[in-house]
Amino acid sequence: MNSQQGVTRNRNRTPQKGPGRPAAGESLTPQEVAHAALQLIVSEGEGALTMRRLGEVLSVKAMALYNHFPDKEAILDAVASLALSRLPAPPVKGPWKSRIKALCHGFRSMALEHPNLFRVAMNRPTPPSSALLQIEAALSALADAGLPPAAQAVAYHTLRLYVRAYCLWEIEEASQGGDPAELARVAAASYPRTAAAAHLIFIPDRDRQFEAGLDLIMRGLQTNR
Amino acid sequence: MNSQQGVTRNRNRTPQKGPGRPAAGESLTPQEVAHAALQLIVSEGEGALTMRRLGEVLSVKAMALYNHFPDKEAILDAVASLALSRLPAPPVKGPWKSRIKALCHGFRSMALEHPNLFRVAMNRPTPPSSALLQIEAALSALADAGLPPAAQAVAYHTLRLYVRAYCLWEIEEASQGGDPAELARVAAASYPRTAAAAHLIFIPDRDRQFEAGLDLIMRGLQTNR
DNA sequence: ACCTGAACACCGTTCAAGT
DNA sequence: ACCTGAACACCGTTCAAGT
Repeated sequence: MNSQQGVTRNRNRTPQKGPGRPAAGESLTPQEVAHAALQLIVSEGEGALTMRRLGEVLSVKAMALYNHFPDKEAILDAVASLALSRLPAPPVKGPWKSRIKALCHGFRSMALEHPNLFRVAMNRPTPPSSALLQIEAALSALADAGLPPAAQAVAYHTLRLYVRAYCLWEIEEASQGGDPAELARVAAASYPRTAAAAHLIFIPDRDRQFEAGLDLIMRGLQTNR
Repeated sequence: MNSQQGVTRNRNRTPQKGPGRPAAGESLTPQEVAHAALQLIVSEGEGALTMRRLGEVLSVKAMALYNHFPDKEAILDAVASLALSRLPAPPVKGPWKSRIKALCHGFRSMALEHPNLFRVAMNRPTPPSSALLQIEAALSALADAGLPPAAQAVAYHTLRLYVRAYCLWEIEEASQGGDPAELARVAAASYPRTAAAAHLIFIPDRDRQFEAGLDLIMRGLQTNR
């Protein structure tokens, strides 16, 4: 219903002719398409990204999009790449531990700020080259930790999987609504044998939960010989 | 095209009248619907699970399914619950470390055996009660490790996220095809600064990769005080 | 080169109608 | 109580046609 306004992107400087209407001789670019798709996902979620709807936002019919991308999948790839390029620049100074933590927190910030976008970006199969800076930074921090190459690889992979999975879980949990403390009560009731621990599975403080998992993994790194 | 055969489930013992045709007085049950949906997902993936297609498999029109489930989402919930109830029984004897490992390997076995089903089961928001046995077993093993309740909760959550994320990653990687060693070569070329480690991110031996991440996390557990 | 209209082969779901 | 036919409001994508 409220499809048109708010997300419409004026892609040239022609004054009027209706909102977001293209000028006579101007034509769409892939960048504009990707950006509009990103905006749509950010504000309304992946479900709202429809070829027809995206065309509408760009004041164009859906079929025009196929002049710039082979299919919808390619648009999603472009969005994911754009999203990852928005991650904060990786730190280059400081002790390796704090650099690793900064990288992880960068991911989580994005997840919390734009959950819909994060979901899309993380569900792409392989990380695009826009994540290269982060990967390099993580590996060099792990090298500075004194880990041999094989251990660097294991640590990188484990941390990456944890951060991604944690953030996706946190997003999901948050979007379902419901008070975390209330969920904890209900859950604890179903785990008779170890009720005390079960109660804490649903820790209300997400920040501390994230941090604790990170610390657990990094503790394993230090005792590595 | 080859939709009908192979997945068709005869839900009663009437001899003929076409393959899988229901008898006169017999009617569908939710269990039959869930089971047929599971079969369809196992053999052809979530994309093949369509109300029309599922009806076809059960020799019924798509709309009949709404007599047994409110919507498609509910069918997927039932499938996920069924899937998790197929996990191997959690071990009750032995040192806590081997019990934790057995639980994790149980998940991975299912992932490798039925990747399509695993994907569906893991993408459901909250674990159904059919996972209760596994959760209890994990918590009690962590208790036996001497962890205080708060640390049990953190460890459980971290291990769970790791196992899930690793298996989903492995499945995805495998379904994309391509030789892991070849992927490693290509990847290494894009990571100039830490080429040695980067080469190892794409470890060809998935078993060892999984194990190494698990060991890393469990190492963190032991140094916990 | 880029955009459009119309169409194709699908979806999940609703609803009145049958038995 | 359970199943069906027809329809609704959508999808992604193809293709011939316009400029």
